[in-house]
Amino acid sequence: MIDISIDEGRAVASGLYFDAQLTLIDSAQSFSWVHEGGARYSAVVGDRYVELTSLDDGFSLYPCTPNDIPFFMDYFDLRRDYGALGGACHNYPVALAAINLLPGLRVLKQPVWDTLISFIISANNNVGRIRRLVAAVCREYGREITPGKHAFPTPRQLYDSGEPALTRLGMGYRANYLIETSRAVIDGFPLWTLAGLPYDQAHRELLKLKGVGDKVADCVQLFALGQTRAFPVDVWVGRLMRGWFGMEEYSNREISLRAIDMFGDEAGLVQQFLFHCARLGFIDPEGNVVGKDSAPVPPFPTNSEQS
DNA sequence: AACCAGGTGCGGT
DNA sequence: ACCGCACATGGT
Repeated sequence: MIDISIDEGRAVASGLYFDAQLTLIDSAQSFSWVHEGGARYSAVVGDRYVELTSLDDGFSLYPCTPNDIPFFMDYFDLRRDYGALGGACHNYPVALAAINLLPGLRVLKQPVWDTLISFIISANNNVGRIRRLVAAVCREYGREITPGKHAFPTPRQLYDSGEPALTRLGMGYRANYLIETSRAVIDGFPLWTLAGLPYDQAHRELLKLKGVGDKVADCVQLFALGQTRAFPVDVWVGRLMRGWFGMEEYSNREISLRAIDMFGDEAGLVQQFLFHCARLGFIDPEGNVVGKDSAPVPPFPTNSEQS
């Protein structure tokens, strides 16, 4: 059972598996966390700067007042029993194996605007550069929360930065998408009411935004709206679903919808485990479980993507 | 120097 | 509705 206590402005969550490196850095669901070294991580989440320290049976947060607890319960998805996730896919041994291979991986529930912008930037881009671009746009246009630590720019702040400035930051052709999407939100796009819509409706609404296709929409739905059916299909997930589940002939969108039928209301959570097992090489392209020990060295930076 | 990165917009069928 | 291609940027 998860327990949370507070002592001198520090909250300690205990009684759970939490792999901070995997969840906050390697999993590429958030691009805001910084590995400060050792067991320490930091981020600005919404308008709160927070430092997280990984512990044997959970983590601690500083600063954190009693009032902050419900917020972080939601953010770290602490109300959910990840031990029950396997039940949703008992018909699929590979999926079950993936879940069991990555204890401590959780799916964060992040601020929706920040997530939308982050994943527009993520399109056809790599994780290291996504991180740098997110950091840059926060540093240049977001409010400074504590010295050197900036919040995400608001829609207005991002819009006012101007497309040429975003291009100079290195956004490439996405600079235009960011401006267009900021404009739409300023003009009343109902981003903060989407969480109350059914999955399909929210998906259709998100597709209206510039720079948002099926994959980015699903990421926003899964990582921010709490719509855990959403099953984002990128190149990794497309490849693994085709190879592990015989979906060679399926389009990405078909895979996404079929996955909801297979894994149910928490399909998106299952997706995270499949995604990382594929990336880490714990399961090979044909769907054979290799395991952590004899897995090849991953072809991407896991511990220190920086510079 | 091609090719890749948690894809999308666009114009053609 | 589906399909192919171009698209900035920086790293191998």
